[in-house]
Amino acid sequence: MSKILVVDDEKDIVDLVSLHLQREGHEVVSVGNGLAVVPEAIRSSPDLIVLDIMLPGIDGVQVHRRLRADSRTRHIPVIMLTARSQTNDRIAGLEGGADDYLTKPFSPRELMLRIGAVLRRSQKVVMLAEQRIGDFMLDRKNMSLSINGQQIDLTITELKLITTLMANPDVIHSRGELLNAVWGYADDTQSRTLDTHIKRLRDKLGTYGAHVGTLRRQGYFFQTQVEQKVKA
Amino acid sequence: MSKILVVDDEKDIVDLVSLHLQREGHEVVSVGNGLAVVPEAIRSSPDLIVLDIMLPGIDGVQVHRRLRADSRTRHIPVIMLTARSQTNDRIAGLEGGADDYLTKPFSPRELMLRIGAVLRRSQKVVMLAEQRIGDFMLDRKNMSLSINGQQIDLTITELKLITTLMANPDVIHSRGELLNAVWGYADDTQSRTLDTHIKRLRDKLGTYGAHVGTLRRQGYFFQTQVEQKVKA
DNA sequence: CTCCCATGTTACGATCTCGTCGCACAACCA
DNA sequence: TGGTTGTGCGACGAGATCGTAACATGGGAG
Repeated sequence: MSKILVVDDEKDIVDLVSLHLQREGHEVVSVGNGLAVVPEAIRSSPDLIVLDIMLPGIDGVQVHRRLRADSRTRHIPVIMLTARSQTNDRIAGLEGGADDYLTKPFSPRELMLRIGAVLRRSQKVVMLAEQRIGDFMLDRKNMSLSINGQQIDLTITELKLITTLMANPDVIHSRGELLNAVWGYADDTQSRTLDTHIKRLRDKLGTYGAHVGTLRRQGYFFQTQVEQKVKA
Repeated sequence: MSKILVVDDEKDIVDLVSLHLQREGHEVVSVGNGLAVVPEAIRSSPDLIVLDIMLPGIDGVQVHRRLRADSRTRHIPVIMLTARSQTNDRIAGLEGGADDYLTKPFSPRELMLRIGAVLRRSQKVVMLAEQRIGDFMLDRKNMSLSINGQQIDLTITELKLITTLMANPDVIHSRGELLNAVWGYADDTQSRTLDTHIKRLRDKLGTYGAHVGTLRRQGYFFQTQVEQKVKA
């Protein structure tokens, strides 16, 4: 199922762990040298690294630091294997960086459970390829918005904006949230750019019965069916 | 799992169907009046409608027609419940519009199976929100490509192109496939537009070690780590 | 070796895009 | 009611974008 890199200089441990992992359908790559971990992690891009803290040459904490320093390995979760004899503060230090740790000696079953937990935690986020909101359909694969099968011609900025608004229909999205989602910054309270793009969206979508509403000092919201306000 | 709207004026049938559906983890909404179906479908936007053909006031065929007439309900699959006594031509007429139908009396188990089949057919397509290919990460939520956490400034056309290429790394994508994926048409063999955009991609991505390869008369392909060719 | 054709590359300009400005307008407060 | 503040809206222009044309290059067939 997943690809796992096992790092330990004791061949017995590598074999034991590999055996159990392979039984659960995982692909295993192993390395016995601390210095080889980062290059191997870059090469094989595993989903998880099981890292012994006791390694010849460079210890596991150093390896972990290097893994976190390289952008190509930074995202890979790490489970560290520590010795019971080591001081608690070292373990505490590990907790900050590693995703989990296990003290030797450990039962293979426990390691498997922890590996399963970490893999589940780092499970890839999936999203709907096509998202329907009222009459509209957002096609994230083609990066387009269509209504009744007909594509609406939007620029990339407009698309990002309406996507953010459509992510939660009928809820208020503050200016800051929208600025951040579309432009990547949050503190631009005096610019009129957002207003202008809202206007452009309204012009393009208004034809189709969609509505971008305003809540003064609160933000904007998207709704497909305009609620009629009853006037006395 | 799914939200299902059950329409029948006989409370016994509604209860029976609801019970079975809830046992399978579905959320059930029910309506006993034909005229209330379309508004309720708009309000609750179910994944499927189970619609009895015998209803007081307005019959199921009319309701079905109205569901198909409104763009907000047009996409919702419908399973119709018909009476065995009804003529075959009516059933034939249903087949054109409804996604499935079942003649009364029916076994709950058969209805469940058909519901399962229809739901499976209309199952939503999911995709990875973030897709990692080598050093690159395609963020479909933000519609951006980044390497080492740093966004690469791509235009929407370039983004669509590289997205298509990255969907299957190392495999050849023909010109026609790319033209169709990015521009929406397939027969433009003499235009140099694609070449130019490939060039622009290469210029922007080449800095980061990615490579868009050419296979003469075959197409283009994306690879993250350039294979070194050995020269004599 | 030579020619042909698919692709690479550059340059160009029409068009699009988008942030800003300035003013209009509307909501809210006193 | 009048003032203040936040938003709507049209216009503008610098820069981005993208398709096309024209020429360069290079692989492969004969």
